[in-house]
Amino acid sequence: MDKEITIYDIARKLSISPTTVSRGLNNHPAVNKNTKQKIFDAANQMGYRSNTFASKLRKQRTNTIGVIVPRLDSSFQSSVMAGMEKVANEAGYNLIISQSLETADKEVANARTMFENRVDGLLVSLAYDTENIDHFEPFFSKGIPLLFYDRVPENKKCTSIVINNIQAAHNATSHLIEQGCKRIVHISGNLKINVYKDRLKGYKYALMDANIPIKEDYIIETSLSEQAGIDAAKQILQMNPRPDGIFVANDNCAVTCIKTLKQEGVRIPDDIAIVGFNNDSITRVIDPNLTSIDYPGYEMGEIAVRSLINYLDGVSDVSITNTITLDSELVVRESSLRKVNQPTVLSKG
Amino acid sequence: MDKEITIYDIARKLSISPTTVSRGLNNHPAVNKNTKQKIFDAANQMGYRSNTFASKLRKQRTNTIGVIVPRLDSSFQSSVMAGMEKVANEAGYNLIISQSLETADKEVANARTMFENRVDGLLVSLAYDTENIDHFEPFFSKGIPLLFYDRVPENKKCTSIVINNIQAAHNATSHLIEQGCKRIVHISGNLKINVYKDRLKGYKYALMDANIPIKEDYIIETSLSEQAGIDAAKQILQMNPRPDGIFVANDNCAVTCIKTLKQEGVRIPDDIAIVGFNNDSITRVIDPNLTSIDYPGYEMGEIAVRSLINYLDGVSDVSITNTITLDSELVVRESSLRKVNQPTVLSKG
DNA sequence: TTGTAAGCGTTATCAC
DNA sequence: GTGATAACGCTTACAA
Repeated sequence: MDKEITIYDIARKLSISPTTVSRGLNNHPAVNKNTKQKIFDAANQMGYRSNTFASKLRKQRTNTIGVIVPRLDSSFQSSVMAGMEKVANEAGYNLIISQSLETADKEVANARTMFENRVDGLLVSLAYDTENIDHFEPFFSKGIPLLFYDRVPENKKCTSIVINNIQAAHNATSHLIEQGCKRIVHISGNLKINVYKDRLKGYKYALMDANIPIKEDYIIETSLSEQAGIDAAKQILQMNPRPDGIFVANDNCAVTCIKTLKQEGVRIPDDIAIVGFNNDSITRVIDPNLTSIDYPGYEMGEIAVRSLINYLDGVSDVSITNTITLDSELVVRESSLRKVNQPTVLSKG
Repeated sequence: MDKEITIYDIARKLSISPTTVSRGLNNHPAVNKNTKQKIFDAANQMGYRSNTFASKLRKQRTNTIGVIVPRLDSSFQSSVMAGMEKVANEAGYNLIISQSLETADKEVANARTMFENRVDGLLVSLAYDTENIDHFEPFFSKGIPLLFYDRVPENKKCTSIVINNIQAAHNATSHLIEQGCKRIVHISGNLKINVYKDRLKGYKYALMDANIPIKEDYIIETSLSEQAGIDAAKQILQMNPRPDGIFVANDNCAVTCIKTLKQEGVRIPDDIAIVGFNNDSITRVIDPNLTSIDYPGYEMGEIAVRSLINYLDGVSDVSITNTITLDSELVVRESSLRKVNQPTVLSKG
């Protein structure tokens, strides 16, 4: 392992000062063009690489953004990460990524690591069982910008980026109502998490707006796993009278639900119409194709990093204090589109 | 923004030397228990956090592992990342992740950043259009361990972790042959990439072993995109005589291929049997469920990081010089399983 | 346009 | 057990 080349070595070789070398390498305007060229040439030839730690130590800025994510192996989260990485990289930032694996314990440890690593800013999507955000206190008190996305805390003081889950769920449910559904079940996720809580709200509001009474039996709280979709489907098949519409809080779960219903001879959408959430690629694989809410993950990642960097650069000091809400969109496919629209229902509206 | 607390502040407060504070915080055995306790208490109370940059600058070890990945938003790659993060985190390493977006240019830039950030080791899965690995030269010459996974260079000198693509493709193709297929098409990816090149080899070897002549027309090189599956299906429908088996180098593409064939009235697996590759979750969504090769992404990530850390810790200096090959497995589902096995074929064997 | 010198916060070395 | 001192390699006043 040969010795690392430093700016001192370059300086010695060119008989100039380390200061000038440093300035040259950083493209400081006040350095003579020739000198600069010589410096770059020498650096390349000698195999120099900047020591970012010395630089970060001196500059007190790390150009690093931390990300704490529930799971990396999720189709939604990996789109978000892709968007984040792209913007960060373009702006010269590194991303340190860690996953909480949906547990608060690991999230606490991750937050600590991020803090020790002096990230310039932190992006967080909360774990399944995170009940409070005390572990981010050091960031608040040190003034390190902290931005939550998707799974955000209830606390309104936090900057966050979300989609309007209430509105999206309202649209999804209203769509089912327009298709003539009267008995609509909602398969929800953990209701302690903001996104699922809000989707439930949107579902309820839509029913209220259509003067359809809310039945607590029609609200099934699940883990949204593949198995949960199967279980929920079985539960629905037992109901009497049988529901004629289902709004599921995620696509994966909706898919196994559909498969189970089909196996039992239920015709979709004619007997039961179904809407999912996320617009994952599986919506176009399942037969019938699944109506879903398009949820802009990649864009959310881009915006999260861009907001953070703008704040760090002092470009914007406003946006960081607010909640950014992204648009989402109902994408109608066969799973909810009945061939024959009920004119009676439509004329009622 | 209050001033950062350093070990000097703690030392001053406790009237001891910074050296002792440093030792205490690092749990050095030669420090008095009482002193240690006092140091920890003071550190907590004063809100001290270690400056990792100063430490890294001094120690010349970063506890950081770099990862360069073609795309973060891929189901396979995100499982790999998840496995990597888990092991790295447990061992006290940070992960710096960047994506090449399948271009060699970005990969070169990423490699440079990783080098400047003095990662202790680097994990790489090559971009689509990477033709050589000169940009990793600095790692070789500095003795920084470099480990390729999945998309590895042809150069045999590189340490790499792969699955046995030849064997896996051989199994897939042989399975189709056992199911009675005589005219088997292979939908391949970019043949410059090792994984696709090897899968093609496995396909050819299996045909050879069964004394089935290889037809170049039956080898379709594509981008493996969803559209590619549609296009390939159309091309196959034009062939005369019509093929009766398809081995596709990835599941996404296989799925759109199946959908297109079904639309044209082809019965699967009776008219055409199909096998994919990756065992993505969509294999269980498409109807009929897709036979595929189970490709252990999560495990690959775990092993990659574990090997690297073992090497860094001096535990193993052997494994890093070799190629690690993981097992993969053919998972048979309806898309290739013909209800009635052809006894004639079986008795021939 | 270039140089001098101080300091960022740790830790390794040597001494006691 | 503890302490003094000198690096680690870079940037930035300040000076020239």
